[in-house]
Amino acid sequence: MTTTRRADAQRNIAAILDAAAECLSRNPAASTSEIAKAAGVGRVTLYGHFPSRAELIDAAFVQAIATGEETLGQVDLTGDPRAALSRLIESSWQLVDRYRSLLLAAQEALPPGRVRELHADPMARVERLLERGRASGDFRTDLPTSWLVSVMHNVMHGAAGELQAGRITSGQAAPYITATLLAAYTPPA
Amino acid sequence: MTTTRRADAQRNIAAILDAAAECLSRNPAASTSEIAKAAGVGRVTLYGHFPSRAELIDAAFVQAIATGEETLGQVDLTGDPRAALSRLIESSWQLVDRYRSLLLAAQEALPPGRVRELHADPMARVERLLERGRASGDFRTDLPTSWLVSVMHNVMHGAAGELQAGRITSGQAAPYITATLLAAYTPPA
DNA sequence: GGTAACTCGTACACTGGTGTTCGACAAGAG
DNA sequence: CTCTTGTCGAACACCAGTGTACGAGTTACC
Repeated sequence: MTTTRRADAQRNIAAILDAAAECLSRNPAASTSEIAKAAGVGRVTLYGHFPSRAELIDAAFVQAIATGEETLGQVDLTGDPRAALSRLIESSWQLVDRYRSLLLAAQEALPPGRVRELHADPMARVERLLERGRASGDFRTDLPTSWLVSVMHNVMHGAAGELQAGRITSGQAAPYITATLLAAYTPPA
Repeated sequence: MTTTRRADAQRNIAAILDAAAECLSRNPAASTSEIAKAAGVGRVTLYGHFPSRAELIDAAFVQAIATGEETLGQVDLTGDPRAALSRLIESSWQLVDRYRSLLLAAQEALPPGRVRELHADPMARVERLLERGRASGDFRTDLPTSWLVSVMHNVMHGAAGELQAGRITSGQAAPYITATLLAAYTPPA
């Protein structure tokens, strides 16, 4: 269907998508002009490929999720659930930190629920691991899994904020998050 | 200094401040027209009292913090640190939930750091309690206090989001937050 | 080398907000 | 009762962003 696109057009689309991810990651309110300029392309060309700013952000976000999934898919989630969670956090953290403000941009430009819809895959991965740990008695079962997922999400984004504000270093983030979440998920005595 | 203000002017200022808090709590991007209308006042009158949208938000935020501090000041923080923390969470949660999107508005309208500056008092209260619990061995000391505060902040705001999205009920929020934070703050084995 | 696909810059219409100005009018203070 | 202070609506200038239209020029493809 889209194979009929000319080669330079495909290159431009890719450049625009990359520029969008980069610009929006620096400033969630980046304008289409900024993005076009960063992609080395005219603003009109951008609108030739993406009908609106919102659809551009959607596409950039979809791409970010897809590349993230590629990384996350290589994490070994077998064995001790607590160790597996540590590994998953380590990888997820990199992604959350990188795409933090792209997420912000998506949240205010896309219809409500759309962001969550696109997060379905990564969320399911976390849920599966948590469920397994709950079944084995490693993680608490007195709180719903969805809540535990949300806690993980918020702690990570909070860490990204602390890092950006210079109150923690990039080396501290992952250990702090891991220590916090492992404790939070431990079954109460 | 401002005692020279006429009575109706003072009433209008209060009405505008209240309307600002209410409108911005529904929609962080509320316009000055909306706020003026909600206050039953002309837009010009609003600008007569507040030189800019940003200063209005600042004033509304300051007021919110002040009334919040009044509530928080009545919480008993003595005795068992874990029980004290539970009480503090219960009260703080109400405030976070109510002023959630006013905070968002402030974050994007005020210069960076200003929000944190205004948060100094409530943050100091949490810090004191955490420090006391760390000294008594009730809370972990392998992570910086500032990080623990940030975790509390983020978990609460995350809960507000879950509540707004209808994924938890208002009755569940406080217990979930308490159970999560008490576990997260427990010293590791 | 011809053709269709693509790109470019400029210019334009539109939207929605901010902050100001004006002049007439109302209300509180003394 | 008077004078100052405050209020009102309407209008205006301004800005920044979005999305569209045009026409000339370029580039890949076969």
